[in-house]
Amino acid sequence: MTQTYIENIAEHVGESVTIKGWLYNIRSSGKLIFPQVRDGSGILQCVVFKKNVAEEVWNACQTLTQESSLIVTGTVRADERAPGGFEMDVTDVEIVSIAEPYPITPKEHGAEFLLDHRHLWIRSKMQHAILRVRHEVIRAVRDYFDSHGFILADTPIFTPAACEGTTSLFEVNYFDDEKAYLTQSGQLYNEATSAAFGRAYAFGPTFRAEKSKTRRHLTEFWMVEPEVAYATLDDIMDLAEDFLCFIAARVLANRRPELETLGRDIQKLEAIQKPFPRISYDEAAKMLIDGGQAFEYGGDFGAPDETFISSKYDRPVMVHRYPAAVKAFYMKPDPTDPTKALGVDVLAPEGYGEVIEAASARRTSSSFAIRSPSTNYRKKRSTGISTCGNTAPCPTPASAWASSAVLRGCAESNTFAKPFRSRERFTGPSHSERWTPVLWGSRCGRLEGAIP
RNA sequence: UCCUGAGUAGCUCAAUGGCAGAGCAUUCGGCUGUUAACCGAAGGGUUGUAGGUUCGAGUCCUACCUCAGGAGCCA
Repeated sequence: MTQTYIENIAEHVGESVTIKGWLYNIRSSGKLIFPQVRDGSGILQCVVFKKNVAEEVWNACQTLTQESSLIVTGTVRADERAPGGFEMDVTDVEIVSIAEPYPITPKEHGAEFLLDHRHLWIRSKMQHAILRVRHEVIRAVRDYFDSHGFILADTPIFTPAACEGTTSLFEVNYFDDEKAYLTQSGQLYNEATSAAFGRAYAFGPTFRAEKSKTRRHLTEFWMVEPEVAYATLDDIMDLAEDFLCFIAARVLANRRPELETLGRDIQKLEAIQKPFPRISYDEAAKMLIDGGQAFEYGGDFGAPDETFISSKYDRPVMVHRYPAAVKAFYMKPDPTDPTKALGVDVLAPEGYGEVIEAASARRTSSSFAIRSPSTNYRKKRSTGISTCGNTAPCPTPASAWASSAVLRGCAESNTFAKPFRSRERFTGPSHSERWTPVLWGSRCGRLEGAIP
C-alpha cells in the first residue's frame, strides 16, 4: 500500500491509508489504545479497538515504546476529540523496530541534556516548529535576492587570510605545509562578484574563533552577504529595510501555526513595517547619555546599549555614521565628516541586538591600498585556495573597483549544535522560559527547554 | 579572563547540620475515548571530584571539574 503523509491526511477522509513513522506517544484505556504516530510531516492519533483488530495486532501494540518505528494502516476519520482534528481507525500495525527506552520523556528536560541528545531532540514539536521557521527564513532570503536582480555567487569556506583583520580565525591544515582558515566573511570575493554582476550575494556558513559566551554569538553561523555596485549608504539602508520586511511577512504568511506553537508574540513581528527609524550615531549616543546609560561618546555600543536604543522603538532601528575608529576599515568615510564611517547597524527589537551591518565600502581610494584586503589577498594568492564551484580567486587592482556597498545580515545557526565546546554551541535564555524567540532569535538558535 | 548561580535516581526537581524523597521514564497489574491520560505495585542512589570542620555533612569551609546566566571580546 502506498504511503500517505500526515500533512495531507485531510484529503483522505473515509479512505484506508498507510502511515510510516514513529510512535510519538501512546495512551491506553482497557480495550482501547491511542498510539500517536509521527512521520515527520505531522502527528496523527490512531485508535486501536481490541474488537476491530487481529489478536497479534493488539498484542503488538502492547509492546510499543516511545519512538518505535511502525507502519500503520487504517481508515481516516474526522474527530474533534483527536488532536489535529483527524484520527485513524487502525486495522493493521507492522512494527519495524521496537525502540530502546527513549531518553526524552514527555516531561521537562534541561538544556545540557537535550543538547547531548540533539539528534533525538529534533523529533519534538518545538524543534520541528523552530526548524520549519528557519527553513522559511532561509527560503525567504533566497527568494528576496533572487527576485531583486541578484545572482547567487557563494564564496569559499577555506580562505587564505582574514578579511576584517579583527576576529580570530579557525586554522586548518591545507595539504602539506599550507595553512588555510575557515571563512569569517565572503566579503573579499563579493567585491569581485559585484563588480562582475552588479548585484550579487553569498549565503553560507561563517566561522569565528571567538570564545564569546553570549546569546549573540556562535562560532559557526549562517550569514547572507549581498553586495551592490555603485550603491550609496541610503540605497543600502532601503535594501536592508525592504529585505527584513519581506522576511517577516513571509514567515507570518507561511509559518503562523509554528509561531503559535512556539508561543511567539506575533504582534511584534507584524510591527516590522516600513519605514524603520534612521538615527545617527550621535543621536543614539545622546539617547544613551540622556537615558543615564554607562556609555562614553566615541565608543562602540555594548549589548545593554543596543538593547536600550532598540527598546525605544517597536520595529528595527537603523543607526548610521558610527565613528570610523570603531568600525571596520572597509567602510567609506563620510565626506561631510571624515571621522564618521558611512555604515549602518540595524538593531532588532526586543533586545536581540544587531542583525545587519552594512556600509558603503571603500573601493577606489588609493590610500586604502596599504590596508586593502585585496592587497592581502593578492599576496596570498599563490595558495590558490578555492573551493569547488565557488568564486575563483581573481584579484583586481584596487583602483579598478567601483564604489559599492555591502549589506551583511546574519541568518541562522546550524541545525546541529555542539561544534567543539559546549559553551560555543546554541545558547539562550534560561530554559525555564517556555518560549523561543523566532526570527531575531533564529540568528542564534535559541534553546527551548521543554518537550513537546 | 572576570562576576553570579547551579551540580542529589535515566530525566526534572525536593530534603531546618540528624532514616535519601517525589513526579515522569522503565517493569508488572487495572480501566471501551485518552489529550504531557489516570489508578495500584515494583525495581532504581559512591548526593560532580578531592580534602577539611563536626558526635553526625546532600546541607558548612577550601580547591578543582562541569553546566547555566551576565560582562569582556565580537557579528
